[in-house]
Amino acid sequence: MPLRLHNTLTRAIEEFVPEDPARVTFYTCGPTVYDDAHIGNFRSFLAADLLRRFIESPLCELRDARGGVSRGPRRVVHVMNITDVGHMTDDAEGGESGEDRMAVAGRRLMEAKKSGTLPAGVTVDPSDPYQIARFYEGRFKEDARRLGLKLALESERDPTLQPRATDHVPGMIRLTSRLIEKGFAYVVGEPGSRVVYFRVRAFPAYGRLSGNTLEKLREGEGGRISRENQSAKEHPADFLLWKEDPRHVMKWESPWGWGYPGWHVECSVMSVAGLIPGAAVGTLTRPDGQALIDLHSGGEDNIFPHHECEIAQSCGAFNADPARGTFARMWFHPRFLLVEGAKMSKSKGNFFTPRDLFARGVEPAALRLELIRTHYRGNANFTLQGLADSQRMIERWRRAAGTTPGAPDPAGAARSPAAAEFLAAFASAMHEDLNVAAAVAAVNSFVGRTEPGVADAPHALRVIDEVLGVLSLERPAESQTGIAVFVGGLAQDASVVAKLDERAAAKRAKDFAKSDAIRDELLRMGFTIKDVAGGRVEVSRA
RNA sequence: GGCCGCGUGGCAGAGUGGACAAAUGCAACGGAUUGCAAAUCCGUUGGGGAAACCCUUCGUCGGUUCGAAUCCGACCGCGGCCUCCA
Repeated sequence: MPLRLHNTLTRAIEEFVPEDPARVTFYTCGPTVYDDAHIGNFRSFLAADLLRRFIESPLCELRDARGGVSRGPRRVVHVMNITDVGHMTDDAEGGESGEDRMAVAGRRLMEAKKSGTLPAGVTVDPSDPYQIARFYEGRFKEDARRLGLKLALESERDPTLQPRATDHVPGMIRLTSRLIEKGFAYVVGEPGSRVVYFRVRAFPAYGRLSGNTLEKLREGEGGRISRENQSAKEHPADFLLWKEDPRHVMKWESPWGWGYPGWHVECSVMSVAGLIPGAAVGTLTRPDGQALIDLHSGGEDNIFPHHECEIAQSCGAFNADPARGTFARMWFHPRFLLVEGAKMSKSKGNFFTPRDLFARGVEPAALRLELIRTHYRGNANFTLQGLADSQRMIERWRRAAGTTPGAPDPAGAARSPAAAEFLAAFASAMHEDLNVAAAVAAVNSFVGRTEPGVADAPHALRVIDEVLGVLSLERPAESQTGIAVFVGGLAQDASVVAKLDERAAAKRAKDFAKSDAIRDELLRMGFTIKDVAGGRVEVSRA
């Protein structure tokens, strides 16, 4: 049963057939870095991470191009860009309303600096967009590592896996030149205000991914098309590749003057640069009909226009089949995350970032499980109750897994019939369009009927955790005094310890009224306590 | 207005023609344990019946079928996109 996935391009669940099953190429549209990524962003990134981990797992079978089936483990080269150029004008260009996001970020940082809420040791000049971008990029990578995004862990050794748009501008210029040479793009305007547009009518498959057609796009019901910009274009759907604009904060020299690249160009360049060894953007050519990469993912909001435009650029420049509009063999788009049943927004007070939650004592493992355990192709509903459910599941899994999981040993993975059955159920669920909920159910059933620490349960759990990636994550430090064990990252508190000593004395004297009163008092102070082995007391947030 | 995804029990969320009153987890209830809690473990959890069994349920209303949560149509609701740097 080879892996099947929903392909946005065909709107069908189909077998995933990479060019080379031993080296699968995967590109994910990464974050913009003018603010901290929120849990909705991370849901999408974690869905990609889960897919990548499953493909790498010994449990995963893939159909190969000759019709056979190959079994893992295998290597996935996963690249995710950092968009540090896209939203950095110093004014509202094109008649758009609102304020530039990098300016907002700068002001926010300025205020944090003044009020002293910026973390210690951070030096960032809020007037420098590059420094702002680096600041948020660092925070993104930190969050990503804590959540077990494998790519973020790897990119510490190999930074090319997380390329920055600003480092690839020369490639974008070469790609734009190629598109002009091949008739897929044109320049309008006079020196000083030149603009390069992609010519959508030259690319018949434009609209294939999103289900749009050029006719419908012409109607432009979104209401965000600037009339001024439209007049210069051959077709309303033509999109920007380069804009000459000396006022732009971040700008580069190009054959079309000092300016900045279009938003979509970066991904066409960085996907090829990161995934096709030795390929040069200026010379790469693929025969008709051959896709460039195996997998491409991004949030559902990327389907149009971003990925539609990427397809047009990449196929146009590199000569992949323009009639079919391939570029990637499989398009993977996780849906949005709702919070407590509603769209997440700062004004509703239901807006969360991983670091907010970590600061409140949430374990990275619980957040990761909560964000991955629902099917990627439906809207997931994030709730604090769900987060608590995930936490409890993980604790049960940990008991069954024994102590700290080490490296898996796939060869000996299924010694007992129960473990073999469990691994098969897990794999079977994951092969069918990544049915994580069913896979998690298999884990729970297995854990439920397995004695803790017995047989090869720890072993089997290690194998599946290479995919789910929760048990191996860091846990909040415990901090112990003689009597108290502070968990969930809670700092030691002398007044709590004093109360606990008092309570222990009351209990020894069988004065239970007093010991219960102390427990209630601690609860009012915001602490839940629980008697554990050795006469100690575990203290957590209420 | 157009294109796309989704709508399941108190909650989250599987299930896409029969083995379904519907996986799994949580919550709730009963029991073991505990000085009492918490945690853990066992059991129950749509309604009726001791039971074979019967009745009502998978957004709503219709339809196809021997048979529908699952297929078709309409409607309602939720979510995303409809572009040029938001």
